[in-house]
Amino acid sequence: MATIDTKTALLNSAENAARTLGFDGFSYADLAEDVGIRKASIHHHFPSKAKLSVALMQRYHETFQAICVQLETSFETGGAQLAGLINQYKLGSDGGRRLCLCTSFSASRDSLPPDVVEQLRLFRVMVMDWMTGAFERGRDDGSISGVTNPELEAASALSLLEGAQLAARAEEQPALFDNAIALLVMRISH
Amino acid sequence: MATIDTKTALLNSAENAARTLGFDGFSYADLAEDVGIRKASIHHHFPSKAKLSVALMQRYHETFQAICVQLETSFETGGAQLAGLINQYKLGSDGGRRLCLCTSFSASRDSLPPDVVEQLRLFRVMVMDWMTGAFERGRDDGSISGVTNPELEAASALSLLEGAQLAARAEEQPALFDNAIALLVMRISH
DNA sequence: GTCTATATTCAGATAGAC
DNA sequence: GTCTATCTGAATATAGAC
Repeated sequence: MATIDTKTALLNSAENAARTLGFDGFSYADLAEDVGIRKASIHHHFPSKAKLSVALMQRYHETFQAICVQLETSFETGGAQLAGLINQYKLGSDGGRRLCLCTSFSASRDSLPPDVVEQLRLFRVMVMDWMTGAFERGRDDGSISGVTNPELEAASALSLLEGAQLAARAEEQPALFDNAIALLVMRISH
Repeated sequence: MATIDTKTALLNSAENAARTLGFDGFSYADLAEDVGIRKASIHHHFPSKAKLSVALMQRYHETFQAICVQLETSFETGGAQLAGLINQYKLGSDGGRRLCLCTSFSASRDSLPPDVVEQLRLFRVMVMDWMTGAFERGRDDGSISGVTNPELEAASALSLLEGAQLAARAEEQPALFDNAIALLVMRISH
């Protein structure tokens, strides 16, 4: 019940802004109004937009990785684990209003601080590895049909999920996310 | 051999900038330096960035649609037609340096003029319809394996292609595009 | 059709009082 | 830790000379 500290409130606001407006689209003025302090005060917590972005990606990576670990312990089959991850991307899409931070930052790549570009790479490697594992387990336990190459499945599924968020966003129509992933979801046994 | 007119040069430059830097990432200053005229002179051709964006999307739509029509006449089977479209996205990815304009604009959706948002929708409908047709033909002529629902195939493939461009862009690594689409490509008979 | 000059607004950032 | 005040640069855009 404790009120969240300003630094966390700023990160929350920045993550929302970055996933809605993109890296070039959000400003300290947006965060200031959102959190209820002045622009200049933000610099006390994050001296530059570059440092703020690094902190943002770091927290995002940790949070997302924790979710992946959680999915592995919560669900037994590879298929159920993959379905859990797909659901995370669906939640992240928020009915077409947002993108995952990785997708949003990938699009604005050329404006990012070099540190963040490297973080982006590491984030994708982490998700790819996890998904490859999920497809391997799904192949072995029979919960995902038609798996011959788990690595290519992971590469394909990650692009599909990010693309599905973009599709829903382009028209702000949640159904487009579901349409895009429908064929993948059908391969998961229930 | 005629030198291209300034208006076309500006559109070329703007398309390149938009697909590299995003809608919020490019400015009249970029175009001015690129084309070799002053910032203020651009306003003679495109009075506002909004109008420039509309002209950009309109040209993009027409060009892309013409390519789709061309693919239908150049190739006999649905599979070959689909492979041709996939190749267009691969060329558009440019080794991870660019996105298709539709993908780039989708990411910056909230900054776009309302007209462009509607153009974006129409563009996606056009591509989706074409791809649905290609999957239908591929199903009927046996050149694409495992097609049961052409519409869902199209929704999936479009998201996959856009996501694959994002993947290659995130790490500026062309192979990531190929990895992402590999399983789809394998379904096309050759 | 392009230029110089300028207006306006907003961006990220800093200094220093409280 | 937050504030006011300010700086600097860049954005879109306009006016008017050439």
